[in-house]
Amino acid sequence: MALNLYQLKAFFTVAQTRNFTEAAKRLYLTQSAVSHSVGKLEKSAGDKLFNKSVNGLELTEAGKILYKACETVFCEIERAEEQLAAVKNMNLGVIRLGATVEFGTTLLVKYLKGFINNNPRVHIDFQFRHELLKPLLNEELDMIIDCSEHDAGELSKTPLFREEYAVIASPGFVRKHGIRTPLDLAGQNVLSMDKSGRWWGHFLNALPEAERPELSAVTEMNHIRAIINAAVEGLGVGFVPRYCVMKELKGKILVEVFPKLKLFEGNFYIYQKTKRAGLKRHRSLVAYLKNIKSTHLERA
Amino acid sequence: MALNLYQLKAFFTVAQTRNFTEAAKRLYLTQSAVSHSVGKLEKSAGDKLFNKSVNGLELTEAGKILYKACETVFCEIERAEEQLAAVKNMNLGVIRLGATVEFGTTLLVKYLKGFINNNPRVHIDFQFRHELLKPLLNEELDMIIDCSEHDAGELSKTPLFREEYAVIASPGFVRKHGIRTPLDLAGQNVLSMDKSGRWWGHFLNALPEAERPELSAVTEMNHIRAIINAAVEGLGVGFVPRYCVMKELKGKILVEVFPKLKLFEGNFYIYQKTKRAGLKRHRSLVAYLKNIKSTHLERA
DNA sequence: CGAGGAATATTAGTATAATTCATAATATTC
DNA sequence: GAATATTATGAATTATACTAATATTCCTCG
Repeated sequence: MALNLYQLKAFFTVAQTRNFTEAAKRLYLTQSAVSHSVGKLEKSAGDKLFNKSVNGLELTEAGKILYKACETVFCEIERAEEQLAAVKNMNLGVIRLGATVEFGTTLLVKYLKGFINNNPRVHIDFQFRHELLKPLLNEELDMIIDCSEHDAGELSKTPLFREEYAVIASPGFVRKHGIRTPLDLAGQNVLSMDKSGRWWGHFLNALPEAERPELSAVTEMNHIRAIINAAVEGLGVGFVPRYCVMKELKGKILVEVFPKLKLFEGNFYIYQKTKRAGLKRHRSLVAYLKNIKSTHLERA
Repeated sequence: MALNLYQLKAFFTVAQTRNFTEAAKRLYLTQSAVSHSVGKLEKSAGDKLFNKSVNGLELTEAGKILYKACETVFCEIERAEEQLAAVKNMNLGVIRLGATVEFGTTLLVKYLKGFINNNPRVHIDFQFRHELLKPLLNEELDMIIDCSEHDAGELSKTPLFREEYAVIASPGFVRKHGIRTPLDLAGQNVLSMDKSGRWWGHFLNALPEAERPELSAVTEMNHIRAIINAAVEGLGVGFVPRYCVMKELKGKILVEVFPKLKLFEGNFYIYQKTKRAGLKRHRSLVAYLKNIKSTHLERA
């Protein structure tokens, strides 16, 4: 039989991308080369590896067996390369790190400065997107920081910190409308990511029933930055992750309307493919991120 | 960097054999090809992989890293091949089974008949030698059955059964010399693998001090079969593993001199490299052998 | 010390297999 | 059903793995 590594690599990439052309791009090869390689692999495996269905390529039974083998084989090779690099004081490789847009562009970049300075031989590439799970499973990303819950089968899940929300407005807005208690929000203009009420629902649920205001004037904005800037302009009251407005709160162009109210929501997690979580560079980045949690964020 | 499977295979085989020429033979290549491959691998790893010392080749630090990677990589590939073969109802591969000469040539072959008949798609090759550990670590053998204790670091060790010994002689010899108790052996001709007394020591130690005979006439024979045949010929009393003489005892050409004496010695174990113990064919053979233990041997 | 032997390295040529280019076949979309 | 995107195929090219012959190194032993 004698499986061949080039062919396995081509197959593995196709399996991840579900697309020969895309796989060829990732491998810096032509589509033809990838097709040939997979074809040869199928011949030596003695079985088709892909079925073409309406929703693209699917792995056959034999394909699934090979896919699993590829996962460990290529991960093991990468691990060896990393260790060799360590012995030779060379670059330890790349971590392609994904995060949500707001968190990534504001906090993450800032807090990772320390890691980047202390680990010059680990290179980090960033991808800030909303869809993070798929590229992680694709191995288009190595690690993602996400506040959604993903079912962790082949994924390793490391809790980072709880996401804290805050009700914010400009100081002028609060003064002008005399907002002191949640009930004072009734009738006030409220900035929300949705019209359905789900966005502010988390806030309302944190209150005893008697203190829940009737939110009647809702302005929809589909971007958190927009809500923050609108609040700064005194256009209304916003409900946003606290970390997004740290700077505005410090600069006093925004105030926390109910500073005593603790509004926690879902956790932030680090997700990685379990196999790849063993890489040294991955482990050290995770350790660093977990440390951040206690030193910086909870204090903030 | 981009490690290459052909090169890794060559390197791995050299590391196992500690010999380029021998590795080339195993791979059905020329020594030149192996040297080229290792050379290229060293170039792409950026480091020497072997040091030449007085006692042959030794792995460098980088070499050790790669060796470990190779162990998992090639085992994983073999595992995939086995699973693919299973899907396609093809041959599941080979188990190169090692065992001690006496045990292998007599009992093992006989008891494995059932496995071989029931598993026609698993091919077993046999190697009956005295030195078993080294070829196992070499991966010249996949599995060995041995009654020595080996330190099980990277080895998986499965206890099989206890080795029982017996004092045997021809019926005529026992009658002629009137041997009833161990003390009656004093002065009788005793057949032994050694002259030093270690061989019969196990027997003597099983007796209370007062009943230990003085063995004065020792005939040395360096082969168990020889001892057995000599005993059959009435040349003396032998001390041999019980399984070796089952047939002779049944055919009454030999008798157990002290049938009530239970003479146990070391255990028989199955040893495998831990990683390779995961292969399906290995697991099923081990399961079969363990079953043999309870059904056949303990009854015997 | 130096010849003989055993093991590994090197060089150059050949054979093999991987990749591309061009294009055909196939499936998808509107 | 034409237009588009995707995969498969065949021939030519390129890269590289392999061999044969030979050089080098290292060890052994008279």
